Amino acid sequence: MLSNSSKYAIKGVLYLALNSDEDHKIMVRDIFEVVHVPEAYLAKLLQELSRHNIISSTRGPKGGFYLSAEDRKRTLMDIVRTIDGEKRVKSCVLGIQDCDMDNPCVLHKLVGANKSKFIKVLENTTILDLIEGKQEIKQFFPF
Amino acid sequence: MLSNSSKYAIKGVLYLALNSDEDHKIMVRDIFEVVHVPEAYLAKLLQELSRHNIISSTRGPKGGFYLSAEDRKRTLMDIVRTIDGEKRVKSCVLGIQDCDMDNPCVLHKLVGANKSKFIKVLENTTILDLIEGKQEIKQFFPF
DNA sequence: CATAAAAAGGATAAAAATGTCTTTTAATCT
DNA sequence: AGATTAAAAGACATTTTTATCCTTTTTATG
Ligand code: FES
Ligand code: FES
Repeated sequence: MLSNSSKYAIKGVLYLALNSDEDHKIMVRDIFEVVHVPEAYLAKLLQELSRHNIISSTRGPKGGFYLSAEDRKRTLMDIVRTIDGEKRVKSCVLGIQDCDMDNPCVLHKLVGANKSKFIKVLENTTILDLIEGKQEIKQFFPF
Repeated sequence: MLSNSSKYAIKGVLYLALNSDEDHKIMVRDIFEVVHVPEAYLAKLLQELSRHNIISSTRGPKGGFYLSAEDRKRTLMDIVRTIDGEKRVKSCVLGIQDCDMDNPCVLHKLVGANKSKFIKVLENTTILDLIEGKQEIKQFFPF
């Protein structure tokens, strides 16, 4: 479905969405325990996202990662695409081709619709969507 | 979603479903090219399935892999469970816990239903279901 | 300007998934 | 019985994913 790395990245971004903004940047050191991701690994993933302008960061004292207002409009697919590549999530249940109607596999009729829906959720759900209502942090990272 | 190995295994079993029975056993050598899976690797996967009584096999001359009538009633989940383990396919989109209502993650509301449906398809679809109508082999393995 | 803080980057390591090869076991046929 | 055939089993190799470590660069601040 999604790679571990993508899951980690999403969790990291969610934490930033709940706790950061331009004036309150956050160090990896303060995130990794809450989201249960190894510190150095999470750093790598956030750097990758920052490099692709999915999230924001500044170096130096008082620096850290954060989400700008624009960043919050990013979708889950933006994250997944950056970390896993789009191919991975869109590939057919039985192989590596893109899953399309033109050349469907035997299972497509059974699972294709589900898969499309899942992808649509990734594409249409923004970070903002996920945190509206600002629920408890605990609720976001129960594992 | 599913591991490569599971995909391979499903393709192998589908081939057996279309071409084998107790009286017509099939060697890996005659399958691997059609389903585009490395010979030795496919062999290993089929052995694993056989060991778990998901498919059947006999050694020696005239031996090979085949599906008994019983085997054809196996579900896709039987294959996936044997190769990947059930945990992998049932795990939460954001983590490794089982995906359940009691302790849902932020994304569960959005994708949980889809995932459940997908799993139900795996659990409820038998090999027999997939090959009824006995379509062209080409149609089954377009990749 | 010096210093310290923080991300960025590169090199390496460990683990898991994928893939190959060789030997052993069992069935069939002569 | 002996030779042959094919799966079973397991050792070995490669690749990808996951994870760590260490150095460099950038930046805020005293
Ligand atoms: S083509 Fe295989 S799932 Fe769509
Ligand atoms: S608990 Fe995360 S998807 Fe169901």
